[in-house]
Amino acid sequence: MSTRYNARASEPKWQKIWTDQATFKTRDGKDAGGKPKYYMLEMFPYPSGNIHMGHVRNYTLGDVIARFKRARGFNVLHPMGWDAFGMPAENAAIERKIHPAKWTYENIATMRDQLKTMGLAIDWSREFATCDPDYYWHEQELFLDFLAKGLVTRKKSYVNWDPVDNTVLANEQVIDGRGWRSGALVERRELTQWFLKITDMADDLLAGLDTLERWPEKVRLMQKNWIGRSEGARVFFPLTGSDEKLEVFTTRPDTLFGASFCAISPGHPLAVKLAATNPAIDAFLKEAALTGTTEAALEKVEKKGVVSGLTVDHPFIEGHTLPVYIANFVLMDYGTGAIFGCPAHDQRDMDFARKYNLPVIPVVAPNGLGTDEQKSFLDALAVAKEAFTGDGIAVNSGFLNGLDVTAAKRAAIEKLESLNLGTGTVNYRLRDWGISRQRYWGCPIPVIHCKDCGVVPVPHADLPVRLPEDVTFDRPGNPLDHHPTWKHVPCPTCKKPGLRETDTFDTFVDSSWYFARFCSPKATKPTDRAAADYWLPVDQYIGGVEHAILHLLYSRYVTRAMKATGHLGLEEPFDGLFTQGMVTHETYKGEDGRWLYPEEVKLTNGEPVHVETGERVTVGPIESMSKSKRNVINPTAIIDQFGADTARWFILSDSPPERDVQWSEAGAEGAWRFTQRFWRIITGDLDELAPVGTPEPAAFDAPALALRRAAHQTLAAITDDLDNLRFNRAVARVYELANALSTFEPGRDLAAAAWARREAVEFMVLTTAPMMPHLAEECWAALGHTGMVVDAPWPVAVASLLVEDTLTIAVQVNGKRREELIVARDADNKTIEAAALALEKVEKAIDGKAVRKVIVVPGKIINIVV
RNA sequence: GGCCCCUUGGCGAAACCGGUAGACGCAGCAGACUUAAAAUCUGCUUCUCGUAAGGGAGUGCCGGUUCGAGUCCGGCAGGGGCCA
Repeated sequence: MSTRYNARASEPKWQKIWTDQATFKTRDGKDAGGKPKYYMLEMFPYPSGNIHMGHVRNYTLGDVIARFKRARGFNVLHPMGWDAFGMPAENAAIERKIHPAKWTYENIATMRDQLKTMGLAIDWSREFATCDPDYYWHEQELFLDFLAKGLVTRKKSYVNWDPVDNTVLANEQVIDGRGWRSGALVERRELTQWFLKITDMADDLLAGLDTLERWPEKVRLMQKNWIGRSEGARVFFPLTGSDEKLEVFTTRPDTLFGASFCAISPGHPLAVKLAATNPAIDAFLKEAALTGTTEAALEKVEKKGVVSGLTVDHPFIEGHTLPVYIANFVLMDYGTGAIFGCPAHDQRDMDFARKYNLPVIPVVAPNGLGTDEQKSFLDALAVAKEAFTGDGIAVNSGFLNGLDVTAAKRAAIEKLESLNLGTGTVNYRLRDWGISRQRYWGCPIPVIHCKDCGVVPVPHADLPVRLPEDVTFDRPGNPLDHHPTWKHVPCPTCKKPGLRETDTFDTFVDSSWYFARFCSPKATKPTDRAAADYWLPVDQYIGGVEHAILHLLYSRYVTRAMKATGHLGLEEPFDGLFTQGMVTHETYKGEDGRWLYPEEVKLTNGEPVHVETGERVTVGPIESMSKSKRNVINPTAIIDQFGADTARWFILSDSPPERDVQWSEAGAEGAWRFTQRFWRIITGDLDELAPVGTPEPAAFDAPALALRRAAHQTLAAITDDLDNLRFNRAVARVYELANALSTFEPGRDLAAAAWARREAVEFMVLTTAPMMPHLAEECWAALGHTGMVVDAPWPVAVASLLVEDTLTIAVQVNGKRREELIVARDADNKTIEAAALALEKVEKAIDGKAVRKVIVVPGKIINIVV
């Protein structure tokens, strides 16, 4: 047997055997032989060009679970695909004159080959890319079904508009108010777009979070905050001297008596109407249009307003009127686009009131203040710059006086409703999901616009609406719109000339149902219900925490929408969710401050220097791998050098998977050394192992029994660790067993030793197989097995070998550990107590004092209190 | 600013229910093997006082609950995340 394990030869060999034998081809439910199903899914990659260490981590974690569950007797679905639409492909088209489809499919081919070198237990026959017409065809079908079911709407909304590139920008493409590509100042522009009415399901999406017990609490909280349910009221302020009313949303109807102004959004219809005749208002609206559309952007901008000239009547105070401002910090699409300002109890309103010299009327006082204290608090607040937003009781508020905030809200709403001037309501921060993108490389929205018939869905028989291939990217805007013929089609209803919708879907639509498509990737409908009902929900989903909100929320929504349209039978797509940490690396800078790649740096006399120039290198902070900081390690190079098993082993070692892991050269070499040590331990003394199939001896001497205990304890621990995704601990257990085998000295009973040794060695191979599958196969074959380890069942630990005959318990005196005591496992408390008190060191620690109390925790500790 | 999370040796970490803090790995040190080196193997490695036996301190800081706190509670500091 060779003393070296040759990963470079072994890994491709086993990968080919797995492929040739279709080892990972998934069986559907009826062919599963009664095995329970397990759907293991990692977030599918964007085909950017090459895999990176984040992919290696993600797919290694998932692969270990897939292989582990397979060995444990589950029928496992573990598929792979590509989130293939999106902007980078169009950028490549613009910059390098390469067609987005060509660029994308070439990248997929490269990355597929790279992933395959990792030895993943994936059923590649289910692979698809979201840019495959067969995939987006079914996405178009889903959309039409959603449309028919009333889940879709078309409405105007504000977008970030780049006036140079003539395109809509996502919020993250706006940097310091400018388009990321053109550098032009971004404008706010109103466009008619398609929306999925996610807000209709806001309450259900919120309630559903409580059922997701196998999701990280953090992610559930983030979604909850994102949905942002708040209870409040709509208040109808009558416009003075008019029949019209200004509708305002507030979460604090209890502070109505403190109102000193109303403010409307620059996009509010009233503001637009006034601008037509008032140049000052018109100018203000134009200025406001230059700021972004996000809440964060609005928060940063200086709060400004302009008087509208209108006033409204206070709903509770007869004859009292409030001025109406147009203010840049009021959002048109949150609530009603109008607020009332209560400066004393809202910081933004306070800032605004101080700027424009508006009254500050305190109407809530903190609880528990005396009369004088309360008066001085209110007097101070009336001239303060800080609003009081805490809990308290209503004052200066007519019929609300004396009520706490909750009761006052209720009373105010009742009164508003009785006056017909308002109503209690629930508001959400969540907005409807705008899915229109003015881009080429996305799924075409399957509708046709007709002058006479309006918006007409493309008939199902005409699907898919394919992207035209002959497009140009030589000018700004949407190539679909520029295409000479594509959009000109007859109206399906009246046959007169119509126009295709040239917008495409947001790529988040593509990734919101791919997990359902994997259940039946070749189906002629979006889903095959039998397959979907069998496989879903995904039992374990793994991906980056950066998708904690949007992707996961959209997927939860689309699953509900697919249920409403009969495509699925469940509401929550992901039963278990795990969010992995990032892969980090040290950063390096040369003397001139430029970033250096790790391979440009070496250590000379313990000092980091540049490999070629010898200049001194500064070691910077450990950060997430990124191209801009050049602290990237190419997985392909690592796999070439050490093999996939080493890369997998390193990525699983040390750091718990939810935490960031630091890639280090020393750590990678350590993992590589262990693969060699593993090989030596397993195959180094093959003639000292009992032959395959040797019956278990009737008895074991002490050394053999100790080895068996170590093996079975390791097995039990690894089983538990993998069940709970504690990969780093599973790795540590393998090391422990390796150490036990290395130091094993047989006793007199050589037959027992040989049998115990084979058992331990086989446990080590079987339990490591999910983590280092190629090495495990090679070892399994070397151990004399004819089948593959991937087909071997997970061994079962023998309960009687998991407990020791004797226990070591700690002896404390006054909570301080003084001595250890070895006792029989079944020793009773009195025996233990007597033995402990007899110990020399214990006697010394007691120092003749009276023993007041003795606490015995069986198997753990005994504490003597004096 | 609000909400949430984290803080353990030189480093990554472990400690599941409150019960012997530091498993396992990295780095380091010593020894064996070797002409030598590499590789490998065997030990040691929280700090501190001590030649040793042995003692003392110790899980960011302050306080509390408890026979007993890394773990629970309150406060503070530092770092991170989400929302603003």
